[in-house]
Amino acid sequence: MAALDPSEGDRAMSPQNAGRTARERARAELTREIKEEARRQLAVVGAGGLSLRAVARSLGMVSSALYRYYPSRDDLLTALIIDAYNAVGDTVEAAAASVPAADGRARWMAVCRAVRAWALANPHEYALIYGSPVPGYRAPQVTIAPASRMPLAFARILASAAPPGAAPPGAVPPASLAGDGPLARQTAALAAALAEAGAPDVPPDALVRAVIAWTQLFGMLSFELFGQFVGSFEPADALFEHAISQMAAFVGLR
Amino acid sequence: MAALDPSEGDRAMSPQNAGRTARERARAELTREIKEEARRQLAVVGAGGLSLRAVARSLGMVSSALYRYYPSRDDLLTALIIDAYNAVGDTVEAAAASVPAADGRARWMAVCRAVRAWALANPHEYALIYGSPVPGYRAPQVTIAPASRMPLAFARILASAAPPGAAPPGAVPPASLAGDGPLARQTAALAAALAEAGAPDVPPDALVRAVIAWTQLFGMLSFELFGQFVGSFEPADALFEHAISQMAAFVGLR
DNA sequence: TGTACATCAGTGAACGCGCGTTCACTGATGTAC
DNA sequence: TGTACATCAGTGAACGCGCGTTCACTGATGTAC
Repeated sequence: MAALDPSEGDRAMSPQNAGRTARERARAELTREIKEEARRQLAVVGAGGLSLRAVARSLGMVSSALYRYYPSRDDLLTALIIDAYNAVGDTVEAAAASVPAADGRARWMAVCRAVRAWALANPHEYALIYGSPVPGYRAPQVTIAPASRMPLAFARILASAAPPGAAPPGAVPPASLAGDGPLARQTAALAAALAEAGAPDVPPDALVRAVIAWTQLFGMLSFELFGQFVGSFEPADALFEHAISQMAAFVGLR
Repeated sequence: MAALDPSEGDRAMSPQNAGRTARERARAELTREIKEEARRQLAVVGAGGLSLRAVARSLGMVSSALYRYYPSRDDLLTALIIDAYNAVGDTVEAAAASVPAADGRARWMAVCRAVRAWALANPHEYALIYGSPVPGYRAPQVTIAPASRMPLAFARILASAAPPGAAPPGAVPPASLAGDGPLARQTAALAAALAEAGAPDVPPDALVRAVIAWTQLFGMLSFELFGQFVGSFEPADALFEHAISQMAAFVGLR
């Protein structure tokens, strides 16, 4: 065991792997394995049906042993939710990074495709975070930060590509964005929050259009995943490509 | 009891109420009451947690008695799903009828607002039909017809208001709709199905735009209801009004 | 109109199952001297 | 390096609960003569 090798003694503070006792290693590994098994079960029974006993059974443990790793069923669920948000966040950030920042339209399309690919590959994790809430479960504060990674990435695309102030063709004069109406105030607050989180400035009109396009994307994904397209736009590949292209134009990305 | 009144004997064939025995009346009433109690519980425990025993308990019956009315839990769930789809259908059709057919834009806005009002008033029924599928439950064929009432109503608005062939301003040339690509074929099939269901002709470009707007609407509603807007666009009234107005323009309704 | 029989609603007990969580315990791993 | 003690992972039994569904039954309602 590496931890018993004296030559590694000076890495004792490394959080990665070295310098940890066998116990610590085993604990980290099992914590991960429990979560993975729970994720596997999620795909079969859904979030509401996730059972600690079933997870323990699959791992060859006794159910009470899980309480050494997660204090309750809801905490395990929270861990899964955080992981799912982070998986979307990773996906979206990687997709954005794979396309030059200047080509906003291509970036938008790449990110949309990446989200869809992830959702199709992980439908139950998608449902866990974007579907109906799990009854009786209240998402704790810790889920907020991972949840905001994806919208933040969308905002960054917009900010680095949309020419500030350029109204897209055919824009309805955003009367509801003028003055200090509720939408104008909410949008300003959101823009400020985004700026604080590291995204550059986005004009309010573009921001609201992005939110609309963003909800369109997820509405379309939910319809595809939850079966509202059966018998019409299934498979939805062609509709999806068309829609994200149209929405890119709607947002003002060219 | 009216059924025992000989003066009503000639209404014996009326399916409404007269001429039915006390047994038949009681059965119809209880069938409805069970469904209503189940709907009430849905709002507390969600679809996955709906329990026949709990419903029976609330009605002061023994759980086995419910099997005289619904052969299984899933059949009760199916009844709730059909009711929910019909409630949306009623809502949408009534909203559409309340605005002159010629004013397509106003009709569109009225229908969107009506759907939102229904969803906010009945969040768990919304989740039941547009949220994540209930694990282990497979929706039977009978749900298809009620489910299609709402999209059909949207199509009718479009057909009776969109000037055929008029491309909305700022339209991206629908290259993916040309020829016989997958999207063109799916759209043509959908248009044919709509025509058969009674909706007049809609040009393919407008139809696809309507589908995009339609998914936007439901994406926005799901985000609002399932909590993705907390801390930004909540309350979502202003965003909603703005979005459906923008989408009306996107679809080509003026 | 009155009686005999058939239908059906609702009961209560039971089957067999699963769940989350607690708790006293054992044995292995880690730490301090 | 070796020993004594502390920490911690995992066990197995238990508590108290809930679930869907079946089944033989009783008593009320409906129907045919």
